[in-house]
Amino acid sequence: MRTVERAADGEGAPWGEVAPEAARKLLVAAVEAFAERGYHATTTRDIAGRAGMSPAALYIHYKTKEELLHRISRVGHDKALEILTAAADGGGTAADRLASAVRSFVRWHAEQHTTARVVQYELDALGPEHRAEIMELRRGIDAAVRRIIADGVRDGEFDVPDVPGTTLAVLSLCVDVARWFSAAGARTPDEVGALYAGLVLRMVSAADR
Amino acid sequence: MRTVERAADGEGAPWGEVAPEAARKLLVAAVEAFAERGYHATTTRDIAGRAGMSPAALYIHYKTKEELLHRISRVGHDKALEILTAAADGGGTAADRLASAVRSFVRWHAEQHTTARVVQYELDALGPEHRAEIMELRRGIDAAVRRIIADGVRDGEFDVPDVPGTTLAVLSLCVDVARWFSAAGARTPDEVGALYAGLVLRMVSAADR
DNA sequence: GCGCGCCCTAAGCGCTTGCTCACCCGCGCG
DNA sequence: CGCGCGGGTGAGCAAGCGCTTAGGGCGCGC
Repeated sequence: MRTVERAADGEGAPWGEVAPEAARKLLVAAVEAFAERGYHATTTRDIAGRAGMSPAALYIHYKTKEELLHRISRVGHDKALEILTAAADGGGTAADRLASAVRSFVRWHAEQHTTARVVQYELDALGPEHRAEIMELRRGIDAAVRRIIADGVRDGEFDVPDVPGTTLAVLSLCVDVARWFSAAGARTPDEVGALYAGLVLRMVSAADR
Repeated sequence: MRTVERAADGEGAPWGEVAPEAARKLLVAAVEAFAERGYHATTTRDIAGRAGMSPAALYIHYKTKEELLHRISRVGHDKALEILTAAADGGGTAADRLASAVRSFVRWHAEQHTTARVVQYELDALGPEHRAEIMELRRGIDAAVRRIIADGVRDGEFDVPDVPGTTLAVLSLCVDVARWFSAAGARTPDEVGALYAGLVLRMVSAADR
């Protein structure tokens, strides 16, 4: 098999299971192009070119350019929701679970920053029904984090006057990693994850730390 | 010292001094259009239409569509830098200055979230020289915040193991407000500013809070 | 060995894009 | 009153866009 798959399906190669090889190559090419130039500045010829195919080949596997974006956005949001619900359902104190959620969520945004950039910043290039479907997933993402924080407040671990607002801030902080992270930068994804987990814990912890 | 004053030229109507009225109307129309649909998805006909003029009128006042974006980005970054250096040079403890910086910076991103959206998320639609000019301003923005945090560490007010990383996180948190803030949402710009100032202080403060 | 279906390509259609150009209107001045 | 000139328009150009269509090669069942 010539498909180099790193680290199972998880964070290394997220498009492992996309069906025919040509369709997968087109998806990967689209992710790169959308992340680099933005959805609207990317042409179908550019995507096909990166995949080593003719422009018409794209339309054998996808109905429109927007369907490509939808596919990327859907897979990315599924993965994000999976990461956060896994952390929310995990064991340990609320602080443990929040730290784990932030650490893995940030790590994903850093490691997969090209994918994440498309997932997080190209939302309103989606058509109305597709966007509505994605927004539903995002509500789930918000709920997972809010649940951890609310648990911590209930148990007296956290001191958070504004739970929805703080949830928003935590997610915003994590998501924005995709905007500034660069693989050539000074920090590894693990380092950013650890740094951010610490910062978030300080944002929510009761005074006796 | 000329502290942040809202009204007049400040946060209400940022394009007050743009020279001929037609040029200003075009700028404002461009800000709205870029913020709503993104730079690449916006047509010159759309901008001109919003300003109530013919497409050709745009080219009397601006050489290209990119020059419009550059103008917007330049004015926005100047304002952001001004807000942060004013807070950094202000009086009081490092905690006072950091809280003031975050509060006014966030308030600007919320109140002017259409402008801020263009300023913060449309950077790489700029041409190379224009982008380089803007990046220089961004280094100044980073330096202003880092200075406050470093001062707080030196004076023992703050406990921050990673000053550059925390600076990045603070700025990232503030900037991302422009992405999610909506005037129709539950919070006013003042409320978000106060919430965020509190969260940031907890991120950096030494344990005895 | 031959027809059939699956991928893929070359060519191109209809439309929109950023931008230009020939012309025109209204106003201050000699 | 005539005249120039800065700010505006309507029409349109060349290029590039998303997407379609007619056809070609190739492997597989029979």
